[in-house]
Amino acid sequence: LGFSAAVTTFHVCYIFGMQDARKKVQRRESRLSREQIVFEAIALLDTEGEEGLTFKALGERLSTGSGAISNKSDLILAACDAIIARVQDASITGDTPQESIRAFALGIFDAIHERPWAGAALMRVPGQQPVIRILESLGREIRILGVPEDEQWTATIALFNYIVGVSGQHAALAQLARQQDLKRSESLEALSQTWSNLDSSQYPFARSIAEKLRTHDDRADFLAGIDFIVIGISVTINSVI
Amino acid sequence: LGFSAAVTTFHVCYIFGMQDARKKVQRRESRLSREQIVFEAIALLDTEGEEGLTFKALGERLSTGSGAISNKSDLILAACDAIIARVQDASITGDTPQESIRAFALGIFDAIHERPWAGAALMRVPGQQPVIRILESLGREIRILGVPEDEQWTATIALFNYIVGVSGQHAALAQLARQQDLKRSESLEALSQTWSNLDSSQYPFARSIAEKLRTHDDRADFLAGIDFIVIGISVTINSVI
DNA sequence: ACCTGAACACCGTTCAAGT
DNA sequence: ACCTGAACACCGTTCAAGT
Repeated sequence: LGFSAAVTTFHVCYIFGMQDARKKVQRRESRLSREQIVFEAIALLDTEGEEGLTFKALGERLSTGSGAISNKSDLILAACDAIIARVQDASITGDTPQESIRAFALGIFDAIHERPWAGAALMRVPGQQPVIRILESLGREIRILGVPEDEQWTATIALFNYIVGVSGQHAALAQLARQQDLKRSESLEALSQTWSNLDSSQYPFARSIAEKLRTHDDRADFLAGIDFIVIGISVTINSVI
Repeated sequence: LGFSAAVTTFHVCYIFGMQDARKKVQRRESRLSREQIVFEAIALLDTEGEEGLTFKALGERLSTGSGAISNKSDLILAACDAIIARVQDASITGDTPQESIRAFALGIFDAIHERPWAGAALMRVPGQQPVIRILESLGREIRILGVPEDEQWTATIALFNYIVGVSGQHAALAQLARQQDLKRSESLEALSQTWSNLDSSQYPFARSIAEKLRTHDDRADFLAGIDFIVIGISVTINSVI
């Protein structure tokens, strides 16, 4: 089959009298599926970063004209959603809702850590599919936790906003590092240096945590924040009752 | 003075033999100050939104060539910093650190509500000046709250990540509304509609909060999240001691 | 109906030419 | 030293021409 397709293509080139067979106009046999496009978009985002996703580069990967793909924001939305969907499928429920929330949140964190572009995308699609997925997963556990109907929205959205904030900062730092052609740790080192040179009368606290910026454990910090919120929710609903 | 400047300009035009005096090449007398540029950038961002800040538009506002301004990311950083600095100057300390944190956080929220572009900018400048300002203001209160040295970073960064997450979602929703040429409430209405049409077996929770999405009080939700985290921090440090 | 890629409108940045 | 704006490289999107 591959051979006959090649012959056909050559035939077309011959008729058109093209001089360079390698520059032949190759027409795809089957239409591009949405899955294919999203798959290659993710591959491109993974290897080249956010800035690497251009229609030109994606067109080459899909061996098609750049015009065949359209609506960039929808494409990023779909790519981000695919990542979040995987987290949803992979996440296991714990013995308690607290543990389940921790596990799911960590799943998101790890996914974002691996693909900072997805964290940036998550911020730009308010109320869309990937957001719905996260709210659904969190909200179910919030219900199990015994949060009254009226407070479920508030509790869930608080967790969501925190997660999305961490994702965004993570993505922004990764992009900064990429721009500077540095590793993440080197960018943090540079920032830490700047912080430690701050005026100590104006910025006593920021100076004092400059060292922490270099040595902190991102994942542990993230989880600590989740715990603060979950504890806060638990205390609030118990004191109301 | 204004008159003599006009005469000089006309003189130049006459020498150069330009046919249309309105298209005269007008050269500024004093160099552009950074403050002027940032001031006009903020004005442009306020009236035209994030997409409205182009060097062409800014050049026209400053009556200069587009090449006179450079480095867009630094410009947005400076504009964002100016907004956060105002919040810092305006925010009053409460009787308790809890109240102070609430007051400052609300100051940030209100500023972002008024200028969604600043919320988006805040996400893209990890560790830079506006971020330092926020961490400093929060960290001081965290210290007063009695959080031990080792836990101050974790507590402060948790609050920060939450604030930045809300800012980002706020900005993203504002931009969505602008793109759709709708008011914020109309965009929320449309999203709510979509949520309520979700498959109830797959997304029971998201469906159940669709109504809340339309009617919720953003500011109250934001504050509730701040309270969750502050309570979580307080409980954690007290249970350790 | 869908692919194809040149054309288009726009963007930030660069830089030679001016003052 | 700094302004000025044409030139440049790049982007997403459009659309006539092709199959």
